[in-house]
Formats: sequence, structure tokens, C-alpha cells
Amino acid sequence: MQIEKVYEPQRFEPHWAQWWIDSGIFHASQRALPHVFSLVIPPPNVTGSLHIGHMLEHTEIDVTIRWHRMCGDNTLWLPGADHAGIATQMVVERKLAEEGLDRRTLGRDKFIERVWEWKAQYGDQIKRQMIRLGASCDWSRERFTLDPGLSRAVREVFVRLFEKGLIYRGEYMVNWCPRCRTALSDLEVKSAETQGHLWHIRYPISSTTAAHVVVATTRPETMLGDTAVAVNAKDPRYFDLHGRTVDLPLMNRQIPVILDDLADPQFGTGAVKVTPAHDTNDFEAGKRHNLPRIKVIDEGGRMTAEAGPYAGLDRFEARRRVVEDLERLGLLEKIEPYTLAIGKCDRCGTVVEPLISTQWFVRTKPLAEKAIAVVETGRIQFIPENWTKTYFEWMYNIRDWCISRQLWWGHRIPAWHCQECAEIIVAREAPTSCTRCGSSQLVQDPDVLDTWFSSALWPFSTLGWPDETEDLKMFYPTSLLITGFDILFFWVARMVMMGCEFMGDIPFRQVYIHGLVRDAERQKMSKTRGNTIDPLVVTEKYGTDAVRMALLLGAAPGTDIVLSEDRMESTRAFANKIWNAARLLFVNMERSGVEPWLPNRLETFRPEAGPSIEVSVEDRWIFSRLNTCAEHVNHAIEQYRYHEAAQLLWHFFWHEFCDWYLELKKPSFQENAGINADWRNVLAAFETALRLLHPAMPFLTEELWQRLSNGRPTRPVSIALAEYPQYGEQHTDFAAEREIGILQEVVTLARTLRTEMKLDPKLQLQGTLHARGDALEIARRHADAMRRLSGVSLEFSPDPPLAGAASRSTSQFDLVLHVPKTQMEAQRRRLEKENDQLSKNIASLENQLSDESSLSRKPEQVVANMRAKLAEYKSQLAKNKAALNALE
RNA sequence: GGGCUUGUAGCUCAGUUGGUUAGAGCGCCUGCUUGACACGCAGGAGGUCACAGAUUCGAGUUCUGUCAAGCCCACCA
Repeated sequence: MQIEKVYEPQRFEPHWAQWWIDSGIFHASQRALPHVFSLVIPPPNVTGSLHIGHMLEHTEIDVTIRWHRMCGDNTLWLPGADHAGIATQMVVERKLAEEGLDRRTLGRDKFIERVWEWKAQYGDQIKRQMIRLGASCDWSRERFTLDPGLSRAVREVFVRLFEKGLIYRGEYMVNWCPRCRTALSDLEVKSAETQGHLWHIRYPISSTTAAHVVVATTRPETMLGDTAVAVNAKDPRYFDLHGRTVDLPLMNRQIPVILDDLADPQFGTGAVKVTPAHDTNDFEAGKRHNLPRIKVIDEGGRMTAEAGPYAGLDRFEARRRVVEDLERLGLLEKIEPYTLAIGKCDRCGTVVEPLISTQWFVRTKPLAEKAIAVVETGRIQFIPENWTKTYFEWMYNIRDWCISRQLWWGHRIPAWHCQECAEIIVAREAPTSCTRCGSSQLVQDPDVLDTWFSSALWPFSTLGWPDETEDLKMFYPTSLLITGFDILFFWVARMVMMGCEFMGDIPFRQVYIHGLVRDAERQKMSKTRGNTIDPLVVTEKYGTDAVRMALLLGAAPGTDIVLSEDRMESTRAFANKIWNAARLLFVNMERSGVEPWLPNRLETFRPEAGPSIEVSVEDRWIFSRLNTCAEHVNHAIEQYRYHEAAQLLWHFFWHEFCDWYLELKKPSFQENAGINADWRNVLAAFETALRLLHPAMPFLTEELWQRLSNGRPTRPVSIALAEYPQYGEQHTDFAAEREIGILQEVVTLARTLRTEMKLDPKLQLQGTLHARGDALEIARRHADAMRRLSGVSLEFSPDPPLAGAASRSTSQFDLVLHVPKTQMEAQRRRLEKENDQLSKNIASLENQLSDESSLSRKPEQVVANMRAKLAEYKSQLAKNKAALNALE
């Protein structure tokens, strides 16, 4: 068996990545298997290439998917990408700007062509990246949110919601991004605490000479659009203002004083300027009092003609000018520093402007009711479950969803405006004539839908809805969604609403929410910080398996994931360890004349001499350990405890399989022995370990597994289709565990002793093992292994040791090394230190055991344990003291 | 203003239902080129479990409060 000396994952990872795809082994079956496991990918945006957060998400998904597939489920991981309306339009516009182009000069059709070009490039890149990272998805079912099929689903949903009265169009105050020139949903506005000012402005009371009312505002420029001043009807300070008007400074306009609860007597001066066209609260107040709306800021953030002398100015410049002018007129009473929350566009960071415009909305309350119910009844489960509360909180306070965007890249709203009679026709396909006046002068609504509208349909639109496809029947509801908390409302909540509404069933049964990938200093990764980790770079450097393993080890549910070069170095060392364990086996197989052999199951192989001869205890031991490991790993993956699964695998493979089992088996790797029971058992254990490791480290395990088959046709063609090891009672072997356990204790104690006494590590030592009961016999059987692993030749004795020897003890035995007294200073120090600890423990236990009243309330078992422990400590202490005395 | 999360070794984190002397990886210290592996082997040091109370025979684990950090939601000018 040939195997390269050095572990170089770059040599084989791309090969298997491509081979998995070409051989179609990730293709989900339409045959009915006993269990179906399906998951749709959170579609990455086609804005660019994948970042490390995607890799974390995909690794977690892939582990789960590969595990289910190996467990024999009909497993589907459906891949795809999202057109990401605003985000993609922005990056393409930026690219056009570099070419000195502008989307408006290009025109809508040409622009969209350019975006499709971009999509082709980055969609491809994303796919290549995912393949390279080992994502085991079914590419034959790949989807894109703007595919014809998905677009049809979008129109279908829009029309049905409209017909049901759950979509409406109207003029409302919306969040507007002056840079993106589009309306935004509430979720797309991020509020940021900002240091601002509170300007106190005097509004002269009409027909008086000196009197004025002072209003406070954080946005002085909006006063140009004021149409009232509000005071609270109960506020005694302003009783005399009731029914009067004030002169709006700078604008030569008289505006009424209105009585409204908008004005809180406790805040500021208790008088509020009212700008119905530029503030949400004022908009509502304006409706209550029938106030005119004067729009002074336009869609580009500039002052309109209504702003008189300020027309054409940028809104912030206008603010400066207004303040200056007020100051000059002596109308600025004071300026206070003030911290306020400013809404910014989620995409471009521009300060959002509340603006009145006509938009399309989804009436969300009725949809939310069902979405709340399915989580309340536990049909959908969040993991970790604390997200349930966050979900409810949002759902209970849900507001209508503005779904129209004044963009070009996206699903065009399926509504047509009649140019003759202004009728609006909502239809699945373009109508030829107006349903009211029969005119053929119809123009489609220019707006597109919020990206999340199509994403909300993803779990069923990707499976062929509205057709009743086989896939839909087989794979909906999906089993699981793995995603980040940042899109819980944007996406998860809306999928639940849409799934319940249109499929009459939940879109997924469980939602696993993963954390954020952070750097070594726990910083969020961001391009501006320059601390991003590029998956392709680290994959190339450390190997995909190592990066995956590093991510998994950090992926404790409910925590963020810290990723650093250190971690990837250590997981690469683990991969290297696996490689070298394989090397040990392969090189020795070559030497022993053992052909490559793929057992594909964990089965004890007895020596050819016949069943009367015992299977070696080491084999029974590793099978038992492997069995326990399989049990725990299965359990961990089932519960999305990826970090635990990774750690279990690590510990088992390195510290049990390599450190003990392989070391114990080395002597049996004899030259030209051919395949025998020893080899069969070693290979069975190794191959089982590979299968156990495969979901986490798919490349390395496939590479080694394929080498074990050496190109011969095997039943599963890939380890990815082999059976995942499951717990089997027949492999549990307590006797073997105890036996090897004693061996391990003796060897470890012997090593400790010789290091403690600073003895030459190569020096072969003599010693005596004073063992009690059957430990004596057990230990005797392993004298050779003990000598090999610890460098101590042991004699065995049932008697207690003489005092004064260099010894270490357990409850089963005392190990004595025969060394000259002169070398025992270290031993003395250790004994003294140990005695301190023992005395403390004894005192504590005696104290507890002397308290009759508390003792009577303790469970018997606990008390028994305490007594046993106390006796053991005491005997140990006595032994140590004798040993110390003998050293004098 | 509401809600959530976190605080355990130098660092990053585990620690299921309360039960002997609290674990891992990295880092650190000591010694080893032992024929798979120095991406290694062997041994070791290092913790008042943020703080204060409460419940309990017993608390890292449950409860309350305090402090600190982070995140989410919210139209008070």
C-alpha cells in the first residue's frame, strides 16, 4: 500500500470534491425511503463570493446532511442563490461607476442585462466554492430566486394575497433611502445612537408683539414643512394658545395650534412642531387634524420648491442654513446636545428620510397569527430555544410590510396600470386589456418586490410550487433550517408566514440558529476591520478538513465561533495525525503482505486457529471504546452539538486509537504474516473510525477509505454512502475496558514516576507491581506491553510494598520503581504536596461525616461514597507518611 | 424604555437532570530526532467558577440582587 509521506490535502481535496459531484452521489432520491431528511440552503446573495460565515453555516449543514445520508435517510440539501435586490443592484452600479457609467443612462433593460452578467459570474463562483468546500448538495436541484419557476411562484403568491385583501397599495409614510432612491421596510432601517442637538426655536404667536411659543426639534430643516404646532390639551402652560395660530418663521405662514397627545408636557417645552410630510408621528397627527402635508424634501434628499429660499439645497446643508437664519433673527432660544437614534439604510448607511409615497404593503397580522400558533404548539422548534421568545416578540408586534422597491433588479410587481382609466390590474400574466374600460394602454408597475418576498417562498418555490410536484410531496415540510440570527425576522419569520399560508403547513420542523464567526480577539469579522478570513485562502493553506474541524470545535450552540490561525493549525495537526495513523497501517500492511481491505462494518474477527482462542483484549477494548464514541457522536450531531461531536472524535482518534490502541498493536504487525485476525480487527476499527469522522472531515476520510479499497469496486462507491456507525450493545465490553484501564494506569504511573525522578528516558528500569485481587492477574498478562510503553520491567507481587520505595498508588495497586535512594528527592516533594491535599480532603470529609443531622438527610449512596473515599485517603496518607519516614 | 445572551486556567471555550479532588484545545514549563507523525512523544504547572445574598445535607450548576460586556427590538419632538 503506497502512501505519501506527508499529509498534503491540496493534492486530493479538489479531486474528491469534483468526483462527488460527477458521480451524483448527493442526488436525492424520489424513491420512498423510510426516512426523509430535507433542508434548503439559506441562499447566499449573488453579490460576491462566500465568506467564512457561509463556510461555518455550510459546514454545520454538511455535517448534518452527510450524517443523515450515512444513516440511510433519503437526504436532500437543496442549493441555490438569492438575487438580493438592493445589494446586487448596488454592487453592479458601483462597478458601472468605475466604467464611468450610470444605470439611468444605460436604461433599464441594458442595466438588467449587466446584472445578469454579474449574477452568472458570481453565481458560478459561489457554486465552485461550495463544491470545493465539500458541500454535499444536490446540484441537479439548484435554484435561483429569479428563475422562471420561482418567479411564477412569486406572482402566484402576490395575486393570491391581493385577492385575499392581504396585499394593498396606498400612500403612507415610509422609510426612504435618498441614495438608493427606494422605499425600505422597517427591517432594512438600522437605528444608530448618534450625538445630535435639540434646537429650541421660537415661533411667534400671531397678532402679538412679544409672545412666542418655543418648540424643540432635532431636525430644524423640517420646520419649513410645518403645518401646525401641537400642545397637550391638559397642559396649563398653553391654555391661552388654544384656538390661536403662530407665525412660522422663515416661511411667512400662519399655522394653527392644535391640541394633541402627540405633545408630552413632560418633554422639552411641551410644544411640538408638526411636519406631517416628514415625520411618522406628525403624519398621524396630521391625519387626525386634517393638516396639509407640505413636502419640503424630495426623493434625493434635496429641498423642494416648497422650501422657498432653501429649494435645491441638500437636507443637511438646509439644516445649517435654517439654524443660521433663525439665529440671526433671534429666534433660536437655545441648543442642547442630545443623543438620538438615527435610522440608516441597512445597505448604504445613508440617513433614511421618512417620506410619503405610494407603495405596496402586505397586511401581516393575519399571516402572523398562524406563524405564532405553529411555534406555540411546538410544531416548529428553535434551537437554542431562547430564540423562540425573540421570534414571538417580533410576531406579536408585527407591522405591515412595505414590499415595493423603486429598483430595477428583482421581481417586477405583477400589477398593470391602465393609462386611460387608472385602473390597477393585478394578474399572474400580463393582461391585454383593462378589465374596467377595455383599453389596451396598460403599463406594468415599474417597481420590484422586496428581495425577501421571494426568499419567503424558498422552501416551497424551490420544490416546484405552485405545481404539485413529486419533490414537494416528498420533501415539504423540510426537516431543518440552519441559519444566522441576523435574518430571523427578514427571512425565517416570513417563511413561516408564507409556508403556513400557501402550503397550509410549516416550512421546516426545526430551526438551528448558529453564531457569528469572530477572530482571535473575539472581534466581528468585517472588511473594514481587515480581519476577514477568506475560506479559499485558509482552505488552501490548512486543508478544508482542518478548517471545517476548527469551525466545528468552536460551534457550541448559542455561542459565537472563534476562528484563528492557531486553531486551524491545531486541527491540521489532527488531520495530519489521522494521515500518519493510516501511514503506520499502510506501511505495515505492505511489509506484512496484507492486501488493502475494506471491512465496511465493525465486527470482531477471531484468529484462524478457531473460536476457542480469545480475541485479543486490545481489539475488544477498542471496539468497545469505538462503540461508546459512536453512541455519543450520534447523540451530539442529532442535537446539533457540533463542538461536542468534534471533540469526541478528536479525543477518541488521537488519545485512544493512536495513543493506546495502535501502540499496543504494533508488535502484531509482523513481517509477511499476511492478513490475520489482528489485521482484520485493526482495519475494522480504523475503517469504522473513518466513517465516524467522515461528516466532519469528508476529504481525508474519503481519500483513505478509497485507498483501503484500492480501486476495487466496492458496494458503496464512496464513504459518503457507507453506513454511519451506530451504537451496538454487543460491542460494549466492560471487562476489556477494565483490563486496558489497569494497563493504562500502570503505564502512566510508571512514566510519571520516572519523569518525576528525572531518570534518563532511555534507561530500562526494574520495578514491582504490588497489586490487589484480580488486578494482579490482569497486570501480569500485560507485562510485555507495560515494559514496551513505560520502559519498566515489572515483577508482580500480591504483598504490600515496603516503605521507602519510589512508589505511586491507586486503589488497585502500588507501583514501585527500583531506583537508588539518592534519586528520591523529587519523590519526597511530591509526597509532601500530595499529603497536604489529602489532609485537607480528609478533614473536610470527616467534618461532613461527623455532622449527624446533615448526614441523616444525605442519600445513602452519597454517604457510602464519602466513607469509601475517606478510607482511601487515609490509607493513602498513611502510606505516604511511611514512605516519607523511610526517606529520612 | 423593553427583551435576550455572556462572565469558569494566560487565551478561546466545555461542564446534560445540583453529588467525591471542576475539564479540553491553544499557549507556557521540563525532558525526548523512540522506524506513522517535532503538524510528534512523555510528564507537568496553572482556577476564591464576576460579586453579594438565598434555597439545600450539599451550588460552577437553582433563585434574587449588584457589577461588567455584547446583541436585538422601540415613532417620544
